[in-house]
Amino acid sequence: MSHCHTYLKKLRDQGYRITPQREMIVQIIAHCGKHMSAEEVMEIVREKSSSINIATVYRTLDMLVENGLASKFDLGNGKTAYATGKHGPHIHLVCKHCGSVTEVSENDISAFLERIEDLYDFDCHPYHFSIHGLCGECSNSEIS
Amino acid sequence: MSHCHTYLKKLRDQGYRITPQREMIVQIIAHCGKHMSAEEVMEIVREKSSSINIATVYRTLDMLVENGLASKFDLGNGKTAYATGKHGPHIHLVCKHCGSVTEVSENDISAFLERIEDLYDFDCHPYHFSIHGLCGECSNSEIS
DNA sequence: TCCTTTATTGAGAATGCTTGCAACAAGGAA
DNA sequence: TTCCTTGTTGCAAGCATTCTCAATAAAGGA
Ligand SMILES: [Mn+2]
Ligand SMILES: [Mn+2]
Ligand SMILES: [Zn+2]
Ligand SMILES: [Zn+2]
Repeated sequence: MSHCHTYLKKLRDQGYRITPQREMIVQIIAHCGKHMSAEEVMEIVREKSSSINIATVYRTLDMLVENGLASKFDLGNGKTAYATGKHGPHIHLVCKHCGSVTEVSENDISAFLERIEDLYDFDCHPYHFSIHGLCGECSNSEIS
Repeated sequence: MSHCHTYLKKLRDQGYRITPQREMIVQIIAHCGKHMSAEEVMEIVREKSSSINIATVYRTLDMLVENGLASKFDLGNGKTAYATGKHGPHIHLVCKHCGSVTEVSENDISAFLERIEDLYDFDCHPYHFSIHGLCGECSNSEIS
């Protein structure tokens, strides 16, 4: 069963209509622990021998984000990734040289975000964003 | 005069060729204190009665970013903005409801970034990134 | 000054994502 | 169960950005 039902119920309660397309997309990203691009969602849909238009995938994923059921973020590789709340709030450190992605845990950012919220009266919502820079390895090799 | 010369010299020293297109683009974003999109740079070029291909504008701006002479960031409105170093390192708080952009100053983030660099051995390069959320006003009006 | 090397450009195709709109169908009322 | 309202979908066009590749032109050497 998992949380799919909870997700769908929450949407229905918000007044959204539950279509087969939405059910399928919610099921896919709720069961997948990692990040997914819209295109990856599409591929899994195709494997299930049905088909959904890519625009619908984007619309559904963005709707989940707007309702706090998923987060959306840019991995710096030209593609946008989505993940359910299960994935947890954190920062991605994206190396602009080798493309590696390191995840910063919630603990390491919560104090900072609280400070921002206080100082700027801003509700940092999906705590899922990217900082671009150089990873340790690339940083060293660049000196040579 | 301004820092255009410094910028161009730095590029030449790196082995880049100085073309009229690059000179013009560097001059434009070096003199403009605020963020600019590639399209905005293009418009100014056109006003000067010359013409540069849009791909060249993107390539040049990205080259400046790679060499630390400019920073690049997503304002959450579907367009990417660029700015010279003069604009200074900071965070953008982008309200996903009204689209407002609040700037967080360097002071408020430096301690946090240092902590990240230590813990994760990651060189946070252009300290120019965005956090999406809700601004104070939109946060309040959403309760009703 | 002219030549050679090779980085850079412009043009256009391609990619990732969004939008407008007419056809369609979920969900509630009768 | 049938009908209506209106949210949702698919499709195609549009937009921002990137990529490929042949033609061009900086920069340095002769
Ligand atoms: Mn992540
Ligand atoms: Mn800024
Ligand atoms: Zn790296
Ligand atoms: Zn707002």
